[in-house]
Amino acid sequence: MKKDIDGQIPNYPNLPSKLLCILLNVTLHADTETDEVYAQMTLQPVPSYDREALLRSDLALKSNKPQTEFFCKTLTASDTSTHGGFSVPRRAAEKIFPPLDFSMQPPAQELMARDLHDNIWTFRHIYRGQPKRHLLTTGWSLFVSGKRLFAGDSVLFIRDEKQQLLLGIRRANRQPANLSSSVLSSDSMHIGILAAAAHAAANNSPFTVFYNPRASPSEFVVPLAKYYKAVHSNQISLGMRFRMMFETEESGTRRYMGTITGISDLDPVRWKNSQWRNLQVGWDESTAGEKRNRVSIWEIEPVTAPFFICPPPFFRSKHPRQADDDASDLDNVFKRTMPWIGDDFGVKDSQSLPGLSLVQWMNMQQNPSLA
Amino acid sequence: MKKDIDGQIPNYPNLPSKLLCILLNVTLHADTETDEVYAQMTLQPVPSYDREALLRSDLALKSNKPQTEFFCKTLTASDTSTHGGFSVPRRAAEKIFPPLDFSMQPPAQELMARDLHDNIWTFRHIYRGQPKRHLLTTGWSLFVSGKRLFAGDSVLFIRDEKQQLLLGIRRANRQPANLSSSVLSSDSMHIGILAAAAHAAANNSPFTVFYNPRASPSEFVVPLAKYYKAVHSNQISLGMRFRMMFETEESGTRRYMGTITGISDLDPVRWKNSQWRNLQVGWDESTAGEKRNRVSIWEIEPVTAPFFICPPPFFRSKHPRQADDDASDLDNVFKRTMPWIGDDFGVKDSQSLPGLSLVQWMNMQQNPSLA
DNA sequence: ATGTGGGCAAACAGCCGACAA
DNA sequence: TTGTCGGCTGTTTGCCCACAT
Repeated sequence: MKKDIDGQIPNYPNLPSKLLCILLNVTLHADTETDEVYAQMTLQPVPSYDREALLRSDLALKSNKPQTEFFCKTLTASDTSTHGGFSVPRRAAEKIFPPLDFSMQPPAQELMARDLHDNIWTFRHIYRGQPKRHLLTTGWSLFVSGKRLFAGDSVLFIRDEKQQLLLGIRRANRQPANLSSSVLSSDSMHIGILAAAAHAAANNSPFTVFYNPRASPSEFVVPLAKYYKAVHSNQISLGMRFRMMFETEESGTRRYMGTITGISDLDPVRWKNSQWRNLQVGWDESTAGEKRNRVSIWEIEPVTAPFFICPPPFFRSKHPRQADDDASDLDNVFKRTMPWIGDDFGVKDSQSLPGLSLVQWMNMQQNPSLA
Repeated sequence: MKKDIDGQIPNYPNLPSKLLCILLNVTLHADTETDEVYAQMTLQPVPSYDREALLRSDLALKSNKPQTEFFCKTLTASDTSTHGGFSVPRRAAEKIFPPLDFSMQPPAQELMARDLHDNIWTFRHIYRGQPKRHLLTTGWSLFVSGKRLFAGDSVLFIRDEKQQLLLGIRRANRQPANLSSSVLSSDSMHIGILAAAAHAAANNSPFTVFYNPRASPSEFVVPLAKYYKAVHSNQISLGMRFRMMFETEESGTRRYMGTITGISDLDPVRWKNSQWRNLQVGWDESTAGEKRNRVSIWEIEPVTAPFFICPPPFFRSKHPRQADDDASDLDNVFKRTMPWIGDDFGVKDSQSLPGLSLVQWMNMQQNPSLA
């Protein structure tokens, strides 16, 4: 949680800092007003004595790499002005848009692209001017005003495997603004998630969480395989060097390097020995001090060669692990249940669930079966 | 709560259906996007053994009748069209707006009105046309587009006691729309409010709720005096006739008549013997079946003459009250604490807190001391 | 390669009284 | 009394290119 209201958050002594769950259901949503994307997940806690349940859970993260191409452009003042249209970067237009018939004078076509709400936007795509350039004219201003875009916001054009155009937006990091929804107290909500999880864990009943990768300062739902891979292969020590993925403005990712400067509980009272953000870190590049100074072990990649696949057992027993009952418990359940799996869970793309990108997201919209 | 997720809502056996609290603080808010109004209240549970606490609570509802006049008009297609301005109803203009100088040809003036966010809107008010009528021209369309008003929405002009113009809006009952905020699960929120209240009650610590009169199907915060007056003066019986206030489209109130058709628990399992909406009712006018079929005792006014002031004690003991430990408990605490007060708590205006109207609300904005 | 600005025509905004419900 | 419309005018939108970076 972001803030701590002293004494106002109940303690749930029986709720561990990590709760092993099966993902019963996941529904993807996009806010109708802002196009902000988020997921709704129904989670079923797995009681420690129920080994069979884990078998029904699909541990291997499917590596559903989207077979799509996209481009993302940050809008200029001219792009968002009512005076003109949208200037398409040349290489982007050639990569994403259907080819123009250059025998026409000027070459032009009508583009249709679908957004997250299945609304179709049509644009006139024309290649003209001196020097020649790709432009979107008719229809563009409707899109800008309809989505309330401003200079600095970004637009994504995605061509999926069926050659259909998808269209997304990504707003600049402005002020949070709409965090003051009327009927909810964020305190109550935080307490409610804890209460719901504690109740669900005690009664073996499912509960529901909402998950917004961009809004959450830390991902609070972690794929078991990702967690497990990190715990088994990352040997944590003070001064250790690591890399960590961050999303870039252009909807890509890049890695930043850092050093572990401390290992300590984020909340020693309420969540003792929790692994959530228990690593204090420093960053090589100080980008205006934006990056968090605490991370969790499953968020980082060690820079020194990790134990890639199934390290010998005697290595594992030597791991200097903190006394964390949750981890040990998970560990044991895991090993007793599926000893044949070992430590390689087929995690091809550790980015594939948390930090779901818009591109992957829209691709899943197209192919719900992959979700 | 609106919906019941079977088995997913924890039971709080120690949380009574009614929780006696002192209102430590109340803050009034208006959503920056929609102008929707709501209150944020910090509530301090009063332990049953702490009689003194009740004394510090101000039981008497202050009858702060606003000394204001207002008018409310539902916007027509012409009002919201870009083609023209706003046609002010003649009597409204004469009642609310400053008088025009009729020696001018045509009579006109500049009006300035403040909205809930202290933004000032200016309009040209002109009296012209054949036949003559009051119109708002320059400035009006900015207001319409700024507030995103459509035909069917309403606008309120309020003249406060300092002769200043206040300006509010009231949207038509369209689809809920924005109920899908991203980071929250309404289930979690509901659970959270219960958990927060239970924890607060157990630890004598304050908790916070948000309160939106128009969004909540039933007001869940009731002034003690209002509750007490109802329990003491309304003799409930099957077939009893009553009246109940509803808000009208024009921001006024009107009473509908109905009959009590049953007395039963809304949730016999979770909240046995609760008085919340335990009265089943039928309505004389069937307005498209919009009105709720369950109400609480403090929402209604009996039609037969009630026991207005301090009925003789032997009458009270005969009240056919349901076995509700909460009520009896409150009752006893109350009588032990302030026997001299009797049953008349000086409640002049039973509408004054829940169902806070926009007019009263804006008036409180002007005079925070009254809050 | 692409952001911005001038020229220009078409569309829209917005003030007016006429008319009718 | 007041909702909608046609007439009229000033402003904005939006497509085109030139020019600069």
